[in-house]
Formats: sequence, structure tokens, C-alpha cells
Amino acid sequence: MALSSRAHAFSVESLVGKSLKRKLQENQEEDQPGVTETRKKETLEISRNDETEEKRPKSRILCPPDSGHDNPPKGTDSAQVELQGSELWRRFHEIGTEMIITKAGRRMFPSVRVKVKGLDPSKQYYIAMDVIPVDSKRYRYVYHSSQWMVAGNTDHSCINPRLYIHPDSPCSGETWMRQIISFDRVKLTNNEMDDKGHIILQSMHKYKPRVHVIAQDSRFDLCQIQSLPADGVKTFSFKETEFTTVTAYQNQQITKLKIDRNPFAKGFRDPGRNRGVLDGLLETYPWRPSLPLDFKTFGAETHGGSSGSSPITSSGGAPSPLLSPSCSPPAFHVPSSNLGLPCSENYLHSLSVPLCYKICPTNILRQRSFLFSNHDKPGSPSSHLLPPLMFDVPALSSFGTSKSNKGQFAQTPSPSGSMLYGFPASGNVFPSSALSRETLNCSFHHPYGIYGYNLSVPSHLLATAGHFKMADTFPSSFKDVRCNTSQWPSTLNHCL
Amino acid sequence: MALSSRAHAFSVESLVGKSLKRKLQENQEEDQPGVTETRKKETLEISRNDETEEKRPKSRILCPPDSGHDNPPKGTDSAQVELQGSELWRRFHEIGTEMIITKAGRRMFPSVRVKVKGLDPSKQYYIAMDVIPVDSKRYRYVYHSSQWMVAGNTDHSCINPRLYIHPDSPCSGETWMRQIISFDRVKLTNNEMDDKGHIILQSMHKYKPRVHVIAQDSRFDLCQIQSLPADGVKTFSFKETEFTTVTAYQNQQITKLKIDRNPFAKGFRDPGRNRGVLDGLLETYPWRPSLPLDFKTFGAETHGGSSGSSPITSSGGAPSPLLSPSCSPPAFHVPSSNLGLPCSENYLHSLSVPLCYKICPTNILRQRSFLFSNHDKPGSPSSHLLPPLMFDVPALSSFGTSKSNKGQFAQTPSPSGSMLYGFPASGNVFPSSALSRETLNCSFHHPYGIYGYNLSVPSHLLATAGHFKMADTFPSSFKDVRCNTSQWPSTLNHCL
DNA sequence: TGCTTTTCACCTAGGTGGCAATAT
DNA sequence: ATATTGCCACCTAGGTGAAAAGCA
Repeated sequence: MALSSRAHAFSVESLVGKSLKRKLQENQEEDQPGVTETRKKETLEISRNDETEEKRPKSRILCPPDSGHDNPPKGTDSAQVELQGSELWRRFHEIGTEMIITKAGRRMFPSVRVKVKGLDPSKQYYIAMDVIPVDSKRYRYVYHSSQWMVAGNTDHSCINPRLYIHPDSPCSGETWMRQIISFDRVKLTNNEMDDKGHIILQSMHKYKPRVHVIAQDSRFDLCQIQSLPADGVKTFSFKETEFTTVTAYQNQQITKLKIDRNPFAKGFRDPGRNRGVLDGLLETYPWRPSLPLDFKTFGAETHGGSSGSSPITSSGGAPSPLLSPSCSPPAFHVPSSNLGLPCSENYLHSLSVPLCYKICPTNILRQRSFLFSNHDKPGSPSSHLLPPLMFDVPALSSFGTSKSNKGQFAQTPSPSGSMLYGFPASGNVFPSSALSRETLNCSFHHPYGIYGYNLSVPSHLLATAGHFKMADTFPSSFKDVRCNTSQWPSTLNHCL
Repeated sequence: MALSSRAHAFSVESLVGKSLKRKLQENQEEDQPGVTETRKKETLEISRNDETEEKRPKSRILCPPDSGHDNPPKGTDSAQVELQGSELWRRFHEIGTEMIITKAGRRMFPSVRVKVKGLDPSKQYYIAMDVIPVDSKRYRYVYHSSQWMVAGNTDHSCINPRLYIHPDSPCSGETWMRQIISFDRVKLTNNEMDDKGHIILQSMHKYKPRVHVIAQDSRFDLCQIQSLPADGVKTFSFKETEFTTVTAYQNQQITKLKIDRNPFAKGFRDPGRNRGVLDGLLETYPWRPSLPLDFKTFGAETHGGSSGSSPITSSGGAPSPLLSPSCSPPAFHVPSSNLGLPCSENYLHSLSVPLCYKICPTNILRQRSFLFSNHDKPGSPSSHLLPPLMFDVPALSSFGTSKSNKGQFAQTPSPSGSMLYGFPASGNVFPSSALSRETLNCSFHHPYGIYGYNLSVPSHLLATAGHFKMADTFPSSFKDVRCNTSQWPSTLNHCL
């Protein structure tokens, strides 16, 4: 790896020394062969919680700092948020996380990814992120001591931080809870005049991202609210996500870790090193249920972003078959499917993929084909891993797909696709995947529209049972095809 | 350009001859220097309408074939849909449009893009697309005659076509009408077992895309509807968008036109030809308000996709400063801004960009900063050209941006970004851009969050006036920053 | 003999850190 | 003496048609 000559001159040796010590400790934590993924996670949680606002042993779920507040929010009372990829965050945090900010805007790496629990499944929520100053100090990196030192004061009190509303907002609690909520696409800028909606920060300052869960007032139509309720907001932050803003990396350990973990920086990786290829795979496959290969290279250099591949078991509700990776590459994760198929090699970072839905192959299933609609943008782009309701809905397209469909998911780029046989309806139509499976009475042998989306697949639509009576829609003259739409809904109602 | 040897052997000469004749005609239509953009458009409309279902001279707005139907839809009665990029479609249609279908799914080129009028601005609509058979024939391309011949019959009556719901759905009529509604990301497949939501077609058949405007029943909460109303659907189709499905191009004129017009096929363009570079620019800048350079190369080969650069004036409401290109490259268009700045060279095809909003630079504007929310995913990815409500909202960030912001828009990739100072609210909060401008009392000198999105920016959120009282949100101890959210909404209500 | 599938080079589009030039 | 900016090579990710191979 090419290192900044300046940084090299001052701190290489001390940094490397430090780094190695930490690695040894981490290996002890993370690389015990007999420890289950979950137990490893818990171990990490406990140690991590030493730094978080609220210590909850054996759980990484973080209660908001303002819980029990005088004006208790409605609809978010029991909300819990857990940081995903906390191992990677922690590794950066131990070194002293730096985030580059540029005029044009720079993504965060790692990015903030959370899982939310305790929401009312039927309520609508906004989820948002902002970045607030950790203190009022300006910092300066001292190379010879490899430390950040206070270099002055800054008054942040008059700065209104920009709030980044997660693009899937608003969305039902159920849908939010089924997803990994990712803020991958947030960009940081030092341009005070930024007009691109990026989060504006000052360089050489310390900041901390926050996540807000905001209840949508149910009295208002989702599309007609004129203002938000005065309550119903719960805020979460994580100590390990603190970072110092820079315009160029100061600590070369940070540089090294970024290069190692961020797939977009792969070009700077040292090809001679042990990791490299396999680590890249790990980042590409942030979550893989059962391939032992994934963990082969979990040596001294791989744990941070990838050892976290240990799934996080959802604490509320049924354990999800699609679990979150501990690493937080900006990539979006393509769950292999809840059927245990391995992910194909797709780094679906800024992929735009059609929503997931599986539709009855009408040539095979001549009778009414079902389509399910999830109005809550289930395949939302930035929601990783956890398949939307859609994912279970699907169904009959598995017939005959064994040969052709494997390894094909995520080849689609479209961030837009929402495919229905009928009409979109509520995401709450099928509260459980079991229902849709039963409804469809189909067997599952293949992935069902498991497309991880990092892109904002703005689909708030979704599959619905439905069908076109083609015979009706095609008069003998095809010149003026008319869609007698009154045929649809009555049929659809059967499915909904 | 390398041509299929087979195709070449049979039909090169006749095809080229045909092609040249058409080009001459088209040049007559489109390259009269004294004719305004709008008039050119109208000329084309008239000739195009010769082929459309409903002939409406001087207007390319197409009434749906089913208007006046027994069961008149509610909420879509007056809906009108006009095809964008019809010049390009028409050029393909004259040759005999072919669309490649593959197992993995192939995009359409041109893609279907429409503009909708006559909606109730405050109502919610879904907009969807499907592809239906034009007839029940199977076709075969006869090289020596360069014609498609009937080769057999097919029974389509039992096939349920997949309906592709536009990812921005549901969305208010106002927002829909402000956008070019693009179906760029639709993919066609010949895989009957497709589980990726692509539109399934049979090769060597003729099809026609349709666009459906579907009224959302206002009695239901947008997020809680269980089924769609039995009425309120209006369907539109365009003769010039008919195409024959193929697995490999048959007519080399089609191949040539695709290569010339589709930026992704640029690698196959003949570098020695006149067009090439500048045509590429034209496709990259589908709409440019005033740069004469854009039209310099409108020679024999450029009209189809780019001559359409002539803006289409919105028939309903105030003329939009951001108009649609006639061409339909799969790219998404980055309007230079409604302020007349030229687009930077961005082919924002699968770009994911943060929503557009411009926020008061708080360092300059210390008083309450405004943030506007458009609940209707205004910067939606697939909605090209026409800026969402957001675009006007912005405001004060123009201070001091003159130097740094030019040519920067669209550098952002995030399909997700929704940036607020406060909370998202309804897209109907600011029914006109004038309002927001007045509200903000700011001058416009620069682009305001003009980000074209092709990606599904699933943002149905949006900017709202708002502010963080940082002094309140930052207790002296920054360890546990708490967001006393009760502070927000009351403030926001002032703005909403 | 057709038609389909696979693979490929060549594009678009954009996210990385390095590095030299330029501010401050 | 630092900090910032702009440009770059090098990545990821995916959309093209060509051409060869495969299939019926």
C-alpha cells in the first residue's frame, strides 16, 4: 500500500505497533472456533456497550438517550435501534475514525446501518439520520504521537444540522423492522453552500451520527400530512460511530483499514498480502449463511469488517433467516435468499434492482395468479438483507427455474422495478410470509425475488395477487387495445 | 460498425437505401433553421399522429382508447398521456422496431416515457406499464425482402402480462404531472420462469407497451389500502411503440439506430462517422434549454433521438422551464436547472442521486432555516427532467455558491438522499414553486437541487422547513446527546 | 436452417485514496 | 506549516451488440 509520505515519516512504526496489539486482542474475541456466531456477537456487544450510552449486557439494542423524557413520544416509546456492522465501526473507533469530507460530498465508510425493533408494525414511521458535533473543539492530528489534539474551539450552536430522511420513509413499522436500514448514501461535505442535500460538516471536528425514529401521525393520510406531530420521535446514537472529519486521512491506520474494507478502494490494496482476494469476497458477500469458505481468512486482518459475518439474530419476533453482516461496506447485501442458497458474487453497491416479487408463471399456472402488494416499498434499495414482504409472496415461478435462475438474482440493475400482476396494495396485507406461502400453495426451491437493494428502489408498491384476463383485454382488433380495468379489482379483491 | 455477416449478406444494400430516403424526409421536417423548437415538435406530432389511435392535430396528447367506457373510471376521467421521445420511437417504428429479449432481462431502447396531464393535482395515482401482444401471430424476418412475415399463430389469451408499476407510485397528480414519467428500467425477458419481475414476452412476436393511470381511492389511507378501487384506471398506448421481440437483431438498420442512439452501445459506433461524439453529447443532454451547440449536429443522423431536444411545452398549468427531450435514451436527464445553466456532462443513467433540495446555509442565514417536504418522492429517480416540487423549494443556499456549485449537480450518486432540516411533510404543502420562493424570500442565481434521477430515489419524503436549535440539542455534555424532539414540530408548524 | 444462449470487449456511471498543486 | 482541492488510476457495477457456440 502506498502511504502518504508525510504520515509515513512520522508515525508508521508506532501505528503499526498499536495496530498489531489490537489485532491480537480482537483475534481472541472473534476467532475462537468453537464459539457460535451469536456468542461472538454477544461478546462484542458487551465490550462495545462499554462505550455506548446505555449499557445493556447481552444485547446490542440501544435505548434512546431520551427515553423517559418529559414529553414521551407517541408511537416510538418502545422503539429500539441496533447498530449493524458495529464490529467494523469499533475497529475504526479504536484507531480513531476519520471521515473524508469533500466539496462534492463523500460517502461515509463505514456507513450507518441499523435495525429497528419495538415499532408498531401497522404504524407508519420515518427514519432519519443526522450528524451532530461531539464537542465544540477543533482538532489537529499530531503525527509523531499519532493522536488528535484539541486545536481550538468552535461554536456549533448556530448550525442547523441537516436531517437525512431515509428514502424508504414513510414506511410501516413492520417493514422497517424487517429491513436493515442503511444510510449508505448519505454524503458528507465541507461545502457550507451545498445544494445537493449532503450533510454539511466542518473539517477537523468530531461528530457523531444519530438515527431518529419518527412516528407518523396516524390521523393524517400519509400523503396529506401538512406537518408532523409534536411528539413521536426517538433518537439513537452510538459511541463507536463517532468520527473526525478530515479532507485527507491523517492516521494511516485509518487509511489502511478503509482500503482494506471499502470495496471501492480495492485498487489500493496490496496484492501481495494474505487477505485481498478472499477478503474482497467477504465484503462482497456480507452475509452468507453457511459457506465455511467465508471464514477461512478470518485472520488478523479480516475480523473487523467481515468477521461480523456472524449473523445477528433478530431479538423480536421470529428469527430471521436473513441476518445482517457485521461489516458495513457501502455495498448492499444480496441475501442469498431465505432458502439457503449462496449469494452470487454481486457487489450490489449502487445497484438498482427491480423489486422482488415472484410471479406465477402464467404459462404453467393458468388459473388465477397471485400477486402481492406491499405498499411499503419492501424491496427498498437501501434496505439490505431483509427481504421485504414480497420475498415470501412470490411463489410459483420456482417451477422449472432450477437450471436457469441460480446465480441470476441481482443481475438486474433497475432501481425502479415494481412488478405486479394486479395492483399494489398494502404492505400489511400479508403480515407473515407463511400466509403468502400458504395462500399460494407453492413449494420453494429457489430464491424468490431476493434482491438486495442499495439503490433507492422507490417502490412502495408491490406485488399483489392479480391477473389480466387477456382474452378480455384483446379484442379481435388489436389496433386500439383497451384495458377494461373494471375487470381487475374485483379479481384482486379475492386475493386481498 | 461491425454488422452481422448474415444480415449483411442479405439486406445491407436495400436497407441502407431505405434508410437514406427516410433521413432526407426527416431532415426536411426537423432541420429548418427558422422553426422554433416547439413548432418542430408540432410538425412531428401531426405526422406521428397519423399512426396513433387518436388523431389530435397540434397535440401529441393521446386520449385513452377506453375513454367513454361503460364503467368510466373515477379520478382519471380527464387524464391525458403524451409519449415522450416519440421522434425516436417513430424512427424505429418506420424501420420496424425490434427489442431484444434475454433470459436475464434486457432493457427497452427506446424506453417508454410519458408525460401525464389532466390529473387531479391533489389526488394520488399509480402509473403503470405493461406490454401486450399486438396480434396472435408469430413472425419471421425475411432478410432478402427486409420484412417481417407471419410465420404462425400463437394463443396469447391465457397469458397474464406482468404489470410494471412505476416506482414512484403512488404519487400525487401534481407531482406526476410535473415529471417525465420514465419506464427506463423495465426489462423484457423471454424466460417464462422469470422471478425478477421482468416483463415476460415471447420472441418473434409483436407487442405494444401500454401506460395505465390508476387513481388511488382517496378513502383509503395510502399505506393501508387493501385493494384497489374497481374503477379509476385509464389506459394509453402508442402505435409507434410497437415492436417485435427478438433474441438477436434481424434488421441491421435497427441495429444501427440502436447503436447510434443508445449510449450504452457507444462502443459499437463507427468512430469515423460525422455524428458520434456530438450525438453522444446530445443523448447525454437530452434537454438543454438554450445552448445552440446542441443543435449543430442535427444532420442526417441526429434527429431521431435528439432533435426532440426541442422542449415540449406543458399544456396544462404554467409552462415548465424544464422540458422533455424528444429522445428517450435510457439515460436520465439532468436538467441543467430551471435557471438556464447548462448541464454538465453527466449521463446519469443508473445514477442514484439524493433528492433535490436546497437548504439555507445556516452560517449565512442564522434565522430559521426552511426545509420543505414533498411527500411525493419528487426527485424520483425515474422521473426525468422535471424537477420535483423540491426544486423550487430550496432557497438560500444560493448565497455564495456561484463559484463552487456550477457543474456539480448530479455528481451525487445516492438514490436515497432526502435531506431535511426538519420533517418531511406533504408534497402538497407547496403547490406552486412561486409559493415556496415567496415563502423563502430568496433570490435564485443557481441551480436548486436540480438532480435528475433515473434511479429510484425512493424518496417520497421531502424537504420541509425546519431547524434544529443546536443549542438545545447539545447539552454541555456531548456524551449522550439527546434529541428533544418536542422542540421540532412546533417550529415546523410555522412553516407548514 | 433458424433461433437462442453465452461470452466478450467496450461503453456509462460513479466510489476510492494518492498525489501534486494550491490555499490559508 | 497545514489544510484543501483537483485530477488521476483503479476499482465496482452494469448496459451494449458482436460473435461464436449451442440447440432443435
